[in-house]
Amino acid sequence: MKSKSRGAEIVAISSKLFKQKGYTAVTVRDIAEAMGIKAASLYNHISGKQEILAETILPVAELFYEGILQIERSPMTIHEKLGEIIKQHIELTANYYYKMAALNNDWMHLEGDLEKFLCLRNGYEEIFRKIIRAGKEEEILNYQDEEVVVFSILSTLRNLYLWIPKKAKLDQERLTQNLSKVLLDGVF
Amino acid sequence: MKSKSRGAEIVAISSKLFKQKGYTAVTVRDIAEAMGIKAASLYNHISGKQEILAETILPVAELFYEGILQIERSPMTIHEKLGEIIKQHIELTANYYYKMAALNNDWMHLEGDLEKFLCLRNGYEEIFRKIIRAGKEEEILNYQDEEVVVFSILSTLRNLYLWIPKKAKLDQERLTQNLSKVLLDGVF
DNA sequence: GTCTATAGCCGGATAGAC
DNA sequence: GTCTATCCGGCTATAGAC
Repeated sequence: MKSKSRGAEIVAISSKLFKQKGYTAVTVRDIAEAMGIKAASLYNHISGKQEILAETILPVAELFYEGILQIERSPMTIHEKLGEIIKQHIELTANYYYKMAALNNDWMHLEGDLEKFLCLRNGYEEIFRKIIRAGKEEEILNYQDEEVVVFSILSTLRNLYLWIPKKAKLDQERLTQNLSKVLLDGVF
Repeated sequence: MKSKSRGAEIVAISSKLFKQKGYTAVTVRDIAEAMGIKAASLYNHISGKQEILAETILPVAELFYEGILQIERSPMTIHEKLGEIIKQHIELTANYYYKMAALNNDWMHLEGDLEKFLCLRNGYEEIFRKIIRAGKEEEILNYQDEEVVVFSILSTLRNLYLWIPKKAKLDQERLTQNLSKVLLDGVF
């Protein structure tokens, strides 16, 4: 990636296309057309299609990991930590809306950086699971099966990108409150 | 699709590959190799790659739709209906594990049958939403925002395919109970 | 920095022998 | 029903002019 701003523009436009069709189905010609230039011209700014994918996914994956690391290390209660995790998902999804699709669906097409991505993703899950487990040990959370809880909360949070744009009117703070209530307290 | 059983075998093997890499990244040569034959030989059984995708997705989408239709029309309570919906998701996901990936991630690559799929999917969501709404009107369910509830439960159920195989030991009945409790009653 | 032209490869699909 | 051989178009990426 030679120029910073031009590269970011390519990544931004590409991520929109990735969200619609997935990485493999998007061609460099599609990307070039959306930029208003020819495909060959893209190669003045990027080394190849792979680089676009890595630049789409990895920076956001790092933000998620660093965020949950800070939450884990903070002196918050379990309840507050879970609220902050939900809030972080909503904020990052709102800020990196298109990129979240590639992060969820196209990470397996990473070539050089696949291992790095998996470390970030697995690390995130480990920390989340640790917090859920601590909640049960401290008798703050009440559940039968740890996996079911981890899976159901993470599924919802990871799929926010499919749905957040429709809720633009509901502001982030209220969404955080409502989603926390539903995920943690249930509906009955 | 000429022969029934041979076609089903192609669809079964293809759906495994679709789960790993997505429809677009899987080539007909990949499918043929997994079948132990050459790519050209596939065309004695299928009309093209598109047909495999449609046969992977549509029959399962129809089962989901017909299932929720029956649940809606039955004389069950809201609580029982929601339990049955969760149970149906677990059962169909266990039975059509690989196909669920394409149903979730590759439906946008359907060509001739895209409209039909969208009808089934939207119809499913409408019925689910109707049940959630009825629960609030009858003062059985308690929530602030209908969209948040619909989204969070469906996100979890639609992502079961990412996770059910790991839980093979936990039998379906216990999983249904645990997941119902977490999704509907919460963890606090 | 963008273009035209094109290399080189791989994709889906077909023809026709066996 | 499977094979070999092949078509043809689209793909990523490069070369070199402007």
